[in-house]
Amino acid sequence: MRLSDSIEQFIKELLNQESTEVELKRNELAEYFGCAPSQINYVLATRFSPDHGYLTESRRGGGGYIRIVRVVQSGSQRLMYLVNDRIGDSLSEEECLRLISQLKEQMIVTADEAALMASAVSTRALSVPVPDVLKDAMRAKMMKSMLMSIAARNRN
Amino acid sequence: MRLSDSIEQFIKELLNQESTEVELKRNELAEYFGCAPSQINYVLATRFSPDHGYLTESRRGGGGYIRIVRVVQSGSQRLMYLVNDRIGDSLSEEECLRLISQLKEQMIVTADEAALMASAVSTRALSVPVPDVLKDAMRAKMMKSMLMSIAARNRN
DNA sequence: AGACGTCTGACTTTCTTTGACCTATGTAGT
DNA sequence: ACTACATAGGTCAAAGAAAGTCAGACGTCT
Repeated sequence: MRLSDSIEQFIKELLNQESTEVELKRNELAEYFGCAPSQINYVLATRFSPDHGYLTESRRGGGGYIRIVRVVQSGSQRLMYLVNDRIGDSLSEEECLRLISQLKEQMIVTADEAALMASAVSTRALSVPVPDVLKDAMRAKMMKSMLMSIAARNRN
Repeated sequence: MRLSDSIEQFIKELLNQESTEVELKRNELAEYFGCAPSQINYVLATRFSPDHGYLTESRRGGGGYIRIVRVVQSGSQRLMYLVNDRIGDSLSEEECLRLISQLKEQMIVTADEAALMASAVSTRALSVPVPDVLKDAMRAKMMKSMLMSIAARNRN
């Protein structure tokens, strides 16, 4: 078995015991597995990315840590569908707004959240000298990112 | 737990008991925590700055002291300050995250809103081939746009 | 052999903690 | 008033503690 797979499994077991969230020390974990600390980052990047349904945050310096949160769980199916299939690589402001208002109607997001998302992808918020093509690409990524965060909120 | 965190917590407990204001002796506090006196200044600078919603004043010499005051400010006042004065034309991801977590701590935004905003300005959400300078400019605009949307909701 | 996935190590960045030195204020002696 | 000393907080640079990044070595399939 590969090292990465062992580490992945180890973390997933922690997540099953503990709850949907686990906090660990990168150096300790690396020591435990007898590998370079950066190996941990590799595992996080390849197996615990948002695309895989996880969010991670960390802090450097004395007393630093890495926290991993599992997002995917029944209940946020619709959102995950949007993130994985419906939204592609590009979304215009109009498409964003349409999507957002649909989500609001289906009561998947609150009115406040809808307004917040709309303001983030608004023309006003993105009025910076960048080609429209890139702005729309950004909108798609922002929408995915925000929906992931809402899916995380919906967990249990 | 980090020393800084302990000291921060200690002061916040004092602030909760006493009132909105607390006065303490730097050397005594340092002695109590068994650390260098300048550590106290570090905690003040990183956790009790005006951005965090606190003001500090002090006096040297015999009978010197440090006074910490929690600024009471309505949510929308704070949001408007951020939009009009604090946030300029450019904001890095780190600065965004710092501001967002401060707003969360001050209970001006909910944890969900904070997560949503953080995901919108994340590197992940903006990972398109655009110079960092422009991304940071966009972050500033997005933050203002989102904060105004929250201010509109609050109405107080 | 080539392509893709794994792993490491050197270097970087961020956050914390300490210590040496500096400045301001009060008090006592002249 | 002036000087001197004690008291107390301020500043800053350097060391320490952790995590992040990335290029390149290494493996494992096809």
